[in-house]
Amino acid sequence: MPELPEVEVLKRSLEPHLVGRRIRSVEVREVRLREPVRPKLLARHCAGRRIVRLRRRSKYLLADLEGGYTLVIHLGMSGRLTLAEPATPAEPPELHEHVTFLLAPGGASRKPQRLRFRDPRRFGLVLSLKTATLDRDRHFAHLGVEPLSEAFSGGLLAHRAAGRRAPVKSFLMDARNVVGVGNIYVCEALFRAGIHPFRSAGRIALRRWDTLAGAIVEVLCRAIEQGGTTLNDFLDGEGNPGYFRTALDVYGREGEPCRRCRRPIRRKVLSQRSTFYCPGCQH
DNA sequence: CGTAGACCCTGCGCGC
DNA sequence: TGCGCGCAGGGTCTAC
Repeated sequence: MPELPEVEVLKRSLEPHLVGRRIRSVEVREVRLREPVRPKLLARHCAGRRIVRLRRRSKYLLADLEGGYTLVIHLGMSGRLTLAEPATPAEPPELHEHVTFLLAPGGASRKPQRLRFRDPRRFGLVLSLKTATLDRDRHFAHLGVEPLSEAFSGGLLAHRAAGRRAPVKSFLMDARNVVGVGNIYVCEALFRAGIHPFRSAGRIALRRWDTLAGAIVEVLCRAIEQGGTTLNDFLDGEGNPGYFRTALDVYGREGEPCRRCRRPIRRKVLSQRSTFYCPGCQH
């Protein structure tokens, strides 16, 4: 479900509600996520602690807590993190609501609330780590550059891609090279840059890397402005969908005419992922 | 080291 | 209506 724009939108939507607010307790009713949830550890790090700030790294949402710990949440493919009004005692949790954070009154709300983590496919992740050493943790240590940071550039990508024979699409989706770019936005950025997704990463000229880096930044920023892309079930923390779907040029448009040249958009499978592109505009 | 492929899991929409 | 199939925005692990 979520790529960088969706996680960024989620973060911004939750910020006014969560920053400064205290977590009362944590309920875990399913530990079998991408990695086993550790309920006792999570409770020890979270319970009674205030959320100091929210951050995003790659597709991870981070909540720094008092006491030097950071709550780490990844939505995988089907995860959703939403605020809910106080639960009445009789109200059951949602189906697949694996973790619930009970929040004390505060932030934008005078009432206690629940922050609900729901994830049918269980590819997501909920854990807590020491804030000071987060970057050295195995989840983060290998991660590449943030595409919306100053450090990101075509030159950086070109340097890393030198000599690589893998398709440029695979190269861009490898988080060791650049983070946050998933299957939707990689297709969109490659279309905007006029680059064929199957072209070897090592066989792209520097000028085209500059164009591509610009296209990545552009498409991510536009998507954030539109609240992300809702295909089936993406919602932000307040339950709002995103509206970037109508702006997609190639993703999910197999057989439909290219907006630029009118030739039908093609779909091919690359490492088990659908890859959409225009055979006329991308080379 | 880089690369290709299998795998993890549930739900949905489609054609029959 | 029911069933089987392919598909889905994530990441990790293995074999070569």
